[in-house]
Amino acid sequence: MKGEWQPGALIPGEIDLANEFSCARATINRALRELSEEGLIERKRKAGTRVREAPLRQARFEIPLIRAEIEAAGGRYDYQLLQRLVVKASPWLQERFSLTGRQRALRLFCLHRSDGAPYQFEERWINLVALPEAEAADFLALSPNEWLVRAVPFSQVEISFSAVAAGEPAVAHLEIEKDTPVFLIERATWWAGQALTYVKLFHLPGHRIRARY
Amino acid sequence: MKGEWQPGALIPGEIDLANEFSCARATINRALRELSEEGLIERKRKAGTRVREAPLRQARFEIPLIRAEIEAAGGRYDYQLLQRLVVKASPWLQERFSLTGRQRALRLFCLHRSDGAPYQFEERWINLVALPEAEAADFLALSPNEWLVRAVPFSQVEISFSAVAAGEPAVAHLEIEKDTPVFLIERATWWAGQALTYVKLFHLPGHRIRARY
DNA sequence: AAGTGGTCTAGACCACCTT
DNA sequence: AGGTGGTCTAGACCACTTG
Repeated sequence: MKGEWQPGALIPGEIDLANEFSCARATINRALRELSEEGLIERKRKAGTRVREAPLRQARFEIPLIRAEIEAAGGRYDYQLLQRLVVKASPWLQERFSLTGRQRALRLFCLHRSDGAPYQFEERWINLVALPEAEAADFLALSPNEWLVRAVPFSQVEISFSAVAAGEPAVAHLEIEKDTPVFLIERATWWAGQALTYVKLFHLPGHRIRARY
Repeated sequence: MKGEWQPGALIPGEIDLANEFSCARATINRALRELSEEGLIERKRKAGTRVREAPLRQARFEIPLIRAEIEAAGGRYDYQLLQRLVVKASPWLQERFSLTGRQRALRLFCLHRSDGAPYQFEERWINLVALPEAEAADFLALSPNEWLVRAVPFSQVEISFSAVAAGEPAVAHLEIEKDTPVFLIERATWWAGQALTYVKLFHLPGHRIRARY
């Protein structure tokens, strides 16, 4: 941090540092491992430890449950199921969920409100081949997200952020005009190699996602 | 992962696990510490280790230099300085940079291209009180971002993502229509408690930021 | 071939927090 | 008050990678 070692410079080995600071090598190792995870240094066996040329910048975003997000901001959370359909997999969904045209998926439209005002519009597909028990859930009181967290607590997730022009049916439920820029979060969830769910979360204009690093 | 312990369940202590797996307590400790950093378990002295009720979901996004981002996608990177102004701090900038109305900032407009096509429009302010050496830089060949990484390799960063309607001057340089939804990254950088720079990065419609967790 | 980091062991002391 | 995780030590072996 002081700039004592230039970017790219080789810093002393673990044994040297342990002597310098009069501590065990394991202690130095842990410190350097943590700096390496933060992206400040680069370590290679035999080659030694170097200050990164361009510090590897990485930001951690917390992905809260929508309920927690609204309540943390001091709002009263309110969930409403708008529509619930069992559909045959359309071509793009067949590809995404690895299904055939005869297999089925659950399609859900939901609205999340903060203090009664629309906050997030959700359009979700659930793979009924991978999660047949979803067909028995009515999603009236429990939102799909909260249901899924209970049903499949650990899963692989791919998330993406983008900006899109609001279209039907999001405009109607978010009470905004057509083609307003909305912040879109897409999330695909997997478990044991099977696609479980895919969701589009539309946020009101002005919504931000923040992080520090 | 197997669901052997329910969310919220207390798992065995470090000594018990060390016996169960015939290894040292330090080894168990490291494994549990890593699971805790991943957000899967929660640890408290005396209280023990529990499976998290709702797994703390956090995504790590890499924040590459724009040059690296374009080149990684196979594009030819091209940078152009559009405008460079020394300005007196406007009220909102005074607040952001902790300046008085007499103090100055550098205002820069830049365009980043991939294979000759506009990719990102950049509007940046640099605090000339905190970084007086920036006044001598011309930013013709070296982009402000790359200059700053060299000048201040380690700094605190606050980043935010949102969706906005494209306005002047971004529309002209990105060659898009007014009010097109654009993906906006805002980044504020600090060092030793001083605000160094604030930048707005406008991306073309369709731009996505992805992460897995 | 040799030096570096990666990992593990066995033991120890301590701070914190719950009971 | 006591049990838990947090951290450190000293020593050891090994895998990787580069000179």
